[in-house]
Amino acid sequence: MMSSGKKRRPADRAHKVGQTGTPRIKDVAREAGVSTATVSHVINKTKYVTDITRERVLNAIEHCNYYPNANARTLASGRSNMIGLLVSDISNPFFPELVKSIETAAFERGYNLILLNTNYDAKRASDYVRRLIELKVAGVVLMTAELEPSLIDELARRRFNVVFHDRGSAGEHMSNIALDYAIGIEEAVRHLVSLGHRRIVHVAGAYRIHSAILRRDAFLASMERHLPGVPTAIYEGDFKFDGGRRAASEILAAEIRPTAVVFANDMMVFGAMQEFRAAGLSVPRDLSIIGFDDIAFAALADPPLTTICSPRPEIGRRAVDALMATIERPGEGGVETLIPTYLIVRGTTAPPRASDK
Amino acid sequence: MMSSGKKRRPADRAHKVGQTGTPRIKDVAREAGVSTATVSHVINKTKYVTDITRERVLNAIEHCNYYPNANARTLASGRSNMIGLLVSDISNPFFPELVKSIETAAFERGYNLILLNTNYDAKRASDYVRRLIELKVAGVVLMTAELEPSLIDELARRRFNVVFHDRGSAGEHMSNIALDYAIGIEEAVRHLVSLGHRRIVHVAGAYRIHSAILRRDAFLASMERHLPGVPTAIYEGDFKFDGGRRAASEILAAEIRPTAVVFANDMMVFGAMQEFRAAGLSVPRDLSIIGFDDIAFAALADPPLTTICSPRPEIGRRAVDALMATIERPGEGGVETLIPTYLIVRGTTAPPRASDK
DNA sequence: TTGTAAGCGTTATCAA
DNA sequence: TTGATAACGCTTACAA
Repeated sequence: MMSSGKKRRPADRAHKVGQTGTPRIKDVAREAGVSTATVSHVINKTKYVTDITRERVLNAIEHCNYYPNANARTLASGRSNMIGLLVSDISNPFFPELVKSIETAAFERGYNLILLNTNYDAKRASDYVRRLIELKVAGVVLMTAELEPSLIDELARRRFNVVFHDRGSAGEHMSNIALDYAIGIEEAVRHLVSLGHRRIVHVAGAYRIHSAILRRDAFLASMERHLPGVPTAIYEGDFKFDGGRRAASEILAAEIRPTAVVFANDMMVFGAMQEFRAAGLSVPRDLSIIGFDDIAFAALADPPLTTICSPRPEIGRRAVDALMATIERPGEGGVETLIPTYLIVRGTTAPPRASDK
Repeated sequence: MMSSGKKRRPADRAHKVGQTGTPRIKDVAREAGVSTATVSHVINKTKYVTDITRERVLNAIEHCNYYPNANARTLASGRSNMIGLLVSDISNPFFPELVKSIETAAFERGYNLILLNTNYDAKRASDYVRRLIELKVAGVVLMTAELEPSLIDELARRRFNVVFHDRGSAGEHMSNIALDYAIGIEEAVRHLVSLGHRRIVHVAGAYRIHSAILRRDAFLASMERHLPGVPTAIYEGDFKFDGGRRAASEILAAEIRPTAVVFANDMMVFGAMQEFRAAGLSVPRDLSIIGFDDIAFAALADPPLTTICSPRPEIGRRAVDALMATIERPGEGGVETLIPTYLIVRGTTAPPRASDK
């Protein structure tokens, strides 16, 4: 696949293609009757070359079927075109669309994506950071929570460009893409209140995830704004299907049942729906439900889920934008981006039953 | 982030760390009082080194905070530890778990994964193949259909190790991981027949995808085996949600309604369910349904979906195994792997209603 | 406008 | 058992 790295006498390679049959820039240069410098310059458009020689070089490249060696290029130039993307779990439905948009943005800018799935394992995450450093990647996108501060320090010390999601703030080479949870949650509460709901509760995510707390606090703030003094309740969930089920059964067992529930993510809604349905409740007739994230299945559920959208395509695009900014203009510092969330009204919200008002 | 590649006089670098502060093997060697060769050998365990010097080297590495440069290593050794993974659409629910298992298997073997999402675009796919060649990756996993034969030829000519999914057969550096669709489909038909069904139909996938045809033919063969002479029907779908809806409405409009439907994938089942439910049918009371793939939401649906599992964790593991085989033992030829599918009985199958028998 | 050659940070051959 | 050094394939400063 690659040349073997074994030592050969100069004579061996002077006038023929490498032993694996893979042509090098030297072969192209000879074929075109120019120097390797000129070939490099036409490939990289890094210096003016006359049309006639450029043409000759291009033909030689074509003729030799020459593909430049990216490793040699990175080594010599000090520029890499690889971006590392750390995620906790690609099979968590939040991630595929995010990964997709990051990959697309990277592709468009000529960068390749290294996907690193930590599987929520801090040790694995630290292993990955080491590999990224060794690879001298152009930038790192961190979409995971289980990264020790010391690793981030290591990246910072080596001046890697990094972009976080919902964590810390921008720094020298560090950018941050934050979601404005409050906007979407405010819309959700307003929507429910305008439908006539007053007994509204929240099922939160796992509190060790920072955004679970942001969402909960935003919910509480909106409730206080729209229904000051009206009691509410917070159920602690875990962002998972089963956590949704558990929260649902707690809600069903409560002395005073709510008429509407705002969940911290969609996955918990799917779990809760099974429980509610099993208890004979019909959504949205007996209970209004709002999810969070707008994962792909939210629109496909039956009824389709009213939910607050975390716009993953935009998160991905902005993350790559931020990386490019620090890569192309080092010294200007990182970027701080706030992306709004917004409510998507579908089929799981309706006015409360008259008897429930 | 990396050294700049600018030229410096030897004196500049003779006795200090590179200008970016990133230590090189030379710095470690000096610190340990040995040659770079020795440092390399202790890092790679490629030659015996006395315990005492190894200790010294290890300490120096620690002290310098030295991370080897992977690009230089790949260039010099001719060995890469990158694997390219081409998929059509990471947001298609079939893929995340597959990508996850491939990434995990690659990680365990010390390889990194480059994720390339073609988005069903042949031009983008060819661009990606070029990049993989330039990167001199150790291997390529092709989980996409839109790759022109000429690109595969290019990979073959350059002796890249490649593994396909459900396509072609093994060759010199080419392996193939195939799914045995017939097994699972046979189980499915047998299951339905044993429940008492006789009017069983199939909703196929898009025929341009090879596996759609394999699934359909396997269905037909099983029907002939279990219910010889009994009429059946094939509806052409597209593997997508909306295709499932369309097929469902065709089924509802048929003169003779089936009592059971075997779908070519789960996604179409979700579309069809909405249609069936809207028509007042209850699954599985009025109609039994079997899906295919066992995507994550199949188990979470209500009722949970009886489906035929395409074991993605195993596909991924075997794909990486195959790649490792051709990487580590070139000349032995590629691997041909056949992975069985199997039925998972959950909540969407039941005996037909008495009036339907 | 083009060419020469040093240098990128490793690995691996060969000699000591 | 260790060291000196060519080679990996490219970029780029500098000379021509």
